Amino acid sequence: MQQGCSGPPVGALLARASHLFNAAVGDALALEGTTLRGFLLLEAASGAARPQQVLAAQVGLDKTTMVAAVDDLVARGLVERRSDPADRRVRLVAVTERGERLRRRGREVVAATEAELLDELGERGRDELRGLLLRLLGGRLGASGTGGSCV
Amino acid sequence: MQQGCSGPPVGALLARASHLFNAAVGDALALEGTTLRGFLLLEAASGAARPQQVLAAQVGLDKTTMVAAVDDLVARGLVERRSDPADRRVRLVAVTERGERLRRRGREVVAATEAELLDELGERGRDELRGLLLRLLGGRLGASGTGGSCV
DNA sequence: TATTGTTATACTCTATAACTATA
DNA sequence: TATAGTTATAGAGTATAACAATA
Repeated sequence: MQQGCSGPPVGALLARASHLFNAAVGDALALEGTTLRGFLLLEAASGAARPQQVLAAQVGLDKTTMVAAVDDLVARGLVERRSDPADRRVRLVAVTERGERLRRRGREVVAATEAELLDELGERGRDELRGLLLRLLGGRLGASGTGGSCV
Repeated sequence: MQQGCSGPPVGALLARASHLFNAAVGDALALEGTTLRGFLLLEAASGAARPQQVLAAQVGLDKTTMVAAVDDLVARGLVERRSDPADRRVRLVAVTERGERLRRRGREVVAATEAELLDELGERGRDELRGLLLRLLGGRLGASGTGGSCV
């Protein structure tokens, strides 16, 4: 457990790297006319239509914050609200055809941007980094956010 | 440059890991009566006394935001403002004895917290992760933030 | 009574513009 | 004229509380 003086704290490096990726991906998505949050919402809502609160929990937002976020996507024609026949309190959020197209383009853009940033590491370094981060996060994955499929 | 479907995007993993570290370190520092920002400010101001704006640039804050931040540290007796005899517009920020003690304790707390989080990776994994992140950040290190010394 | 979505509201954080005192 | 620090102010972003419709 003894820790020598081995450079800057890992937390600082992680914060920088995370910021670097967020900024690059955000810029790339902006060119497609959306934001990182918008894209993540489309990802979360894709597949089966979901109640807003479920969506909020998936992305880690408050339900009140989610209202405006979904409003925005609706205004852009990327998702639509449907009443749930089984429970009329619920408003199911469904991705439209146009939203689906944007989501697919977003995936490509995110992948390309990340590939570029990770280029320096080479294929092996890339896999190592991914593996180390996954080990670091351990069981904490899948609780919320972009779990599951391949973005 | 071809990218297969190799799991969740690295950006998401980095964001999670960064958040994990920030939260853990923040909690640990809270027990010592300070915050991550407060600690980073003490780190940045330690050594020679510095003008507020230099400090602001180091930490990546606006000069107006820095005023309140330094006010807070002054109120807690952790730093003090001194007039610069060479230029009376400048207010040099100097870490007090008490601030220096807190800074040293903070370093220990941060190191211990990180060591615990990184424990799963083993010594080799820890060094690999640090190396990969440093390569990833490339020349971007040292521009601002916790550059230089060992925390 | 509890829950989904909604609104209104307050709070935090940060940045912009304008002011002072020095240079 | 320009700069360091300060203040006042406005803008995001977020969360808390209260309300309507429904269960």
